[in-house]
Amino acid sequence: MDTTPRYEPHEIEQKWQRVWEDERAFSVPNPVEGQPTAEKHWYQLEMLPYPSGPSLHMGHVLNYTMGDVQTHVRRRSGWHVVRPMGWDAFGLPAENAAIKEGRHPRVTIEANIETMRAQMKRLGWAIDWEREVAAHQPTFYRWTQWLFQQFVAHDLCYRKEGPVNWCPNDQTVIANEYVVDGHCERCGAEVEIRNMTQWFMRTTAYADELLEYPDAEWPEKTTAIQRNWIGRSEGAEVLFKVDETGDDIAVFTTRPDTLFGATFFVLAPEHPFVDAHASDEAKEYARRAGARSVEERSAATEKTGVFTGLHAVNPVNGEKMPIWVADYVLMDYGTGAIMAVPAHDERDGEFAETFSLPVTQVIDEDGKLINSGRFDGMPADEAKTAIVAEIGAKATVNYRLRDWSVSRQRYWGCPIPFIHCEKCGVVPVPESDLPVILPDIEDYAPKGMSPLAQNAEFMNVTCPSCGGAAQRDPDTMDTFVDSSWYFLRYIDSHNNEAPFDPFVVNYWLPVSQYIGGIDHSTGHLLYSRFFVKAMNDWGMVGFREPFARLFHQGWVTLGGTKMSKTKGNVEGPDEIVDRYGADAVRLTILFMGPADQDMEWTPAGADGIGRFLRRVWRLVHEVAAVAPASGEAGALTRKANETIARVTDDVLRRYQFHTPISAVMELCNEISAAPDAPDARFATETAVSLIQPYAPHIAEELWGVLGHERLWEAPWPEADESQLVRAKFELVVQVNGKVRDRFEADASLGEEELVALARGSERVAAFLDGAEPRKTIVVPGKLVNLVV
RNA sequence: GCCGAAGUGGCGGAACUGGCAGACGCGCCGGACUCAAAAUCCGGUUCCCUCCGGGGAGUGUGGGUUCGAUUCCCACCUUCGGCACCA
Repeated sequence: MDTTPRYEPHEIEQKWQRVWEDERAFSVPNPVEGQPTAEKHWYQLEMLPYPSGPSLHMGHVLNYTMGDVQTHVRRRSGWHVVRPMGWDAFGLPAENAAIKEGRHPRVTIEANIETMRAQMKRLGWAIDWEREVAAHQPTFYRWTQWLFQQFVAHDLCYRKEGPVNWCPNDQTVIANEYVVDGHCERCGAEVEIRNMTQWFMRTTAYADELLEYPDAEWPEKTTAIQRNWIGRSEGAEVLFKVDETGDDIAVFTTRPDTLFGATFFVLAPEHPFVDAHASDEAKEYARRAGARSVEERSAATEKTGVFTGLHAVNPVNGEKMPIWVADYVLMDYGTGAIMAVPAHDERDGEFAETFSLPVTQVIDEDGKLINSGRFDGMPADEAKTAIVAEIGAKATVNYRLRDWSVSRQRYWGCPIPFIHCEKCGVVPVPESDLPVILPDIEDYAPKGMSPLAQNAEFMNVTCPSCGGAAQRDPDTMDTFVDSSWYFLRYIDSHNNEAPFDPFVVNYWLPVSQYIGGIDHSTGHLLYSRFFVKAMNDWGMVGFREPFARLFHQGWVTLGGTKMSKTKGNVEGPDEIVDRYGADAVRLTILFMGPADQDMEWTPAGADGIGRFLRRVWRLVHEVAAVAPASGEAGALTRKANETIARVTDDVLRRYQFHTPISAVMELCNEISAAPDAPDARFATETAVSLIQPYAPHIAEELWGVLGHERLWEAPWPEADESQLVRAKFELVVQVNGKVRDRFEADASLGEEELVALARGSERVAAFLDGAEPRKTIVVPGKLVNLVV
């Protein structure tokens, strides 16, 4: 009679989760200065979730389960692993969700955090909950404010009036990084340009360094996106004298070699020279162009423009060129003025055609200069430097990157710790008065200006400098300020004296592996690098890159589109946890395919995984009952060792999470065929041990069935190299590169013996048809190829 | 236009360093157990041909290198992602 108990995932899962919690199994102490520290340490980090919705979705499950597998394998392999969790609780998504619900953002967010934390615990992730942080807690944002003041003190954050992106729907300024095709990345509304005084982080101060990744192993894709975004281009700044006024106008060009081909000159509509000197008609055009939205302007296909009535003198040949004003020239790139070379620039060419302006070719098919006077015949590359030198222009570099605007005219964010005094100007809130608490106000709805501005109790203060009446800054910070340093706070989240102790941060960081979506490439991932570089310059941290290794999980899609709260196509883990258990959910999501590729979510995969788990359950009970305690090594021993090598390599070196599951399935299949073999018990123990990072609950339970305990802290198995060596192997024999036979051969045989063996095969002989091979190739341990 | 990634059975995918293409799983087909079903177990499952021994083709397309190419090189097609009147 079968005495195997039924596999009851929920009972087992609750049981072990309680044990781990009671034992604080995944709480990790920080090193103490002066005491010896672990040699191998690992900071496993996944991007922290927005608690803007009431539930995790399968994308989260993928992300955090991957981190969990990595965490377990590293821990059991002797690494000192820290793996914290927290909440990106401030910001627009959270506030909008609260407004929709009609509850105060803090109430909504804290309820969501409760729910999500419970879901995370139910999935059994090995998280050090004692380090938990949330961006909206004063204990956290006190230090966000403190850091903000440091950036200002180091001139890396400043106030400036200028054009900013205004989202009319969210009623706040948004950063360049979150404007997509002229629309708000969050809500899709068309973005307007407004002139406002705002705080900016000086990300451009690090533009050059942000292009390099000397200590970071990042996907090529991501570094390419960031480089693209930073948009460095080398060129020269050339001065053109205006014939009628004598003023100099600077132009940025990457092609000084084409200077002789410049036949006209164009100013952006916003260029100050237009308003100062251009014809009335040109001024009128500039006014109209400036009123058009970003989207209209970039979507325009036909070139428009107006002649200003003025001329610029080409410094290279003294020729006078008409100066036009046209909206295809942008004020915020380069100098807002260009020399137009219609023969060698597509846009200038179109403009010249539209307005019948002259075109002069100056580079021939061979890349040599023509129509360029004394430079004729010179290769274009050489001519670039030669012409720059000749006219005394200066070589410059331009970037597409703009400073990061961080003021938000919304309620639910970190208050900006500055005071505006009529006498003293902008004064920092004294450190002893931090944090500036975000008050619980009633009317927090967006209104086109900061809701805090109407709260007299919050706004009216005395100036810390002169003691006179003054006003707080009514804006809050972009939530990406919070997430630019949260990974540092995790390390020392209870510190009341400082944002963190540099000793512990320098021990754990840079982050060993960071897992998160590629959608943050030009935002969060860039801002965090900027923060760390700045903090390194101030001596706060001992490293210049926050994330040593980066991994992007693919999107989990539903109906072909990425699961997201805004799109409403979200499926959470609860239902399948109810049905199959947490272990099954964890295995299902990782078994779906390579974790860095998009995957369409279907719960159907859980059926197969459920089957696998029940099979393992029965198999372990059977082996525990029938297999001898130990015995001679045989085929199962070799298979088990091969599986150890494969799983370990996949997880630790290749960061590939789906193939280890296949490998353990294969091992189990082989054990099933001989559950009473002398080495079946060893192979079964290996299988249970190897699947533990994926399915920690069932593995723990079965480890007990096999007579052991505490698998979560058992050493990770190591492959016995001697068991990987095979005495015999399957020799593949090819004739002219095609497989014609395969049979067992002794691994000790030399090349000549293998060839003799191959030629001895009847089937091979038939294909040789009596001919003598003119070439033989032997790959030891694998194959013989006979070429006739 | 520039930059990046990817194309393998009905499906998800495997093949890591140039060496047996399709592991593992889903689905499907057949069988066992059952009054029946579920569950479970066993077998089959790239395509074409076959005298059932086997033979041929095959990893987006066309070339190339090589004894040998999913893997390397060239050209192209398709899909996805990023940037874009950026001078």
